[in-house]
Amino acid sequence: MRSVRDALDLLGGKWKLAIIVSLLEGPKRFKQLQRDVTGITAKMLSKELKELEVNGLLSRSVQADVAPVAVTYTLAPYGDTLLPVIDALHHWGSQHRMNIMHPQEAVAAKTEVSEPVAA
Amino acid sequence: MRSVRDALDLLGGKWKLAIIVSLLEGPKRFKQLQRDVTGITAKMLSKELKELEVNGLLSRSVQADVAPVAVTYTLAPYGDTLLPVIDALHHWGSQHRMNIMHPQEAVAAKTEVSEPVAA
DNA sequence: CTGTATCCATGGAGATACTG
DNA sequence: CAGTATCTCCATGGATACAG
Repeated sequence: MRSVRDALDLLGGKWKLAIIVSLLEGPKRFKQLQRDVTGITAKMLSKELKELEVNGLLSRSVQADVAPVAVTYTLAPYGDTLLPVIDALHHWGSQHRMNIMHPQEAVAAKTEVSEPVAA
Repeated sequence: MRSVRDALDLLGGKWKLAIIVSLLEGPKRFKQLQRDVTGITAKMLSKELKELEVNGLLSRSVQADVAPVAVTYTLAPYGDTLLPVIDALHHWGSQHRMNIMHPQEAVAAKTEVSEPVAA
């Protein structure tokens, strides 16, 4: 259970997963991420990136020798290990949506339906 | 990404997973759950249980014909479908802990270490 | 561009007391 | 036992302005 909480604390926020998923496409810069992750503010993005960096999921590299300084965020190779987690969440999430919206279709095979659905 | 968020919204709270994990052992009553899930207050437990019920993950049954009414919470069969998710989180969570505490051991196989660890 | 600092609204969540 | 109601504190997070 403790491991589960660790993972959840790290990924459970509102933005972390979105950022990671975005970075799965490749390295991005700050502004680019802010465009990708719809709705996030600079403050939040900055904070989240810091946390992800501390946790070793991504690395931050500064290129100071260009006009307006350029900062690039790259998902650590280790960040890829999150794929199974993301996949599990994705899989279950879509299943769940079906269960809530169309319970009889979704679980028809495994539960006893008192009356078959007419339509 | 939307499915991922759905799953996260449902499981991301502070207590939901703990409650579910506890209920994996079998049906429990309110007080029993409150003892199991360390630190949770009655208010939170009540709220979380309600949400989980709405989402169809557990069912609530009242036995009114006993002295102090007895309420039992049972994980829906569908709740078992969360096992892969829990497992993925657990697996990654424990891996992550290692990566943070002992980076060289954990990723030694897949990253180029500039200098082999002496010890 | 890449952030940080400040202000502020909202809601999450604990403590406590109370009800059926 | 199984909750609900109320009060309150505090963290999260948005908006905005500012800085390197």
